[in-house]
Amino acid sequence: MIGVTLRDDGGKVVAETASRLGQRDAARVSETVARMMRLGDDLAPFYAKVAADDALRWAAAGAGRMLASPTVFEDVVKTICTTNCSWSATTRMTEALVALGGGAFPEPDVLASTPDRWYRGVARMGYRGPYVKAIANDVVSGRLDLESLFVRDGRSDEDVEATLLALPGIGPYAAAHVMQMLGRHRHLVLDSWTRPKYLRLTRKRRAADRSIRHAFSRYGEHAGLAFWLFLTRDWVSEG
DNA sequence: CGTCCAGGTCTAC
DNA sequence: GGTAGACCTGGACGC
Repeated sequence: MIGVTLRDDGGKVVAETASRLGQRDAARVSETVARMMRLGDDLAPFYAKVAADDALRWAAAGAGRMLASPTVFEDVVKTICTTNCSWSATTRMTEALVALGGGAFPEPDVLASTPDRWYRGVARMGYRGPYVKAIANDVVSGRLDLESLFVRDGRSDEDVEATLLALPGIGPYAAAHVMQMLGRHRHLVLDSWTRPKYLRLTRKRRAADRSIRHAFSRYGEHAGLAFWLFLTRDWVSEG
């Protein structure tokens, strides 16, 4: 495990470590940081789309690079830990996982060999424990290659979505969420946080998922990103 | 104390 | 294809 500190240097991301790294480790660190900050995504087409958009023009200043985990596996597991529970429960489960990993998120082989009683008794993950362990097992055995989902090798959104939906504990919400982390922004993340927030911002009394999707359909492959930025504009001071 | 629900999903109709 | 119930957990709330 390598401790890395990130800082902003006039618009550039600088990753620093306590001691000098070899070429191999240095390459791994920059590769990981690039994935976490989605530096490989070209958002210019999205920015061009919102240029004439009163609600989202602000985003063209450089918004929309949502922080991802170092691995797809980590994003999948963390996302399962957001389902059907409070945010405090999500952070508690995630903290337990990181403690298990000795300060870093545990590798699949660690999660695969961790006894069920740890999931239940220590992490308090409830029914999610078996889901996570099953996914870890499939990754370790090679039946499942989650990291390949990060590579934009011409694989369609539908294909990636189907792979994610096939995982235990991953439904429509979780698949859309992980896909955002993969730079696939077509699907809207619809859940018990985004739905009410949308109603509040639009001053609507109610809105079916179908009509929310329709409201953002004009953003095409960026509909999910547009939805998310619409909802989180108030997170950015210079809105 | 019981009930409800939180950044849902699964199974069985 | 759509819907009803069950599901770990724990915090909020009413009684």
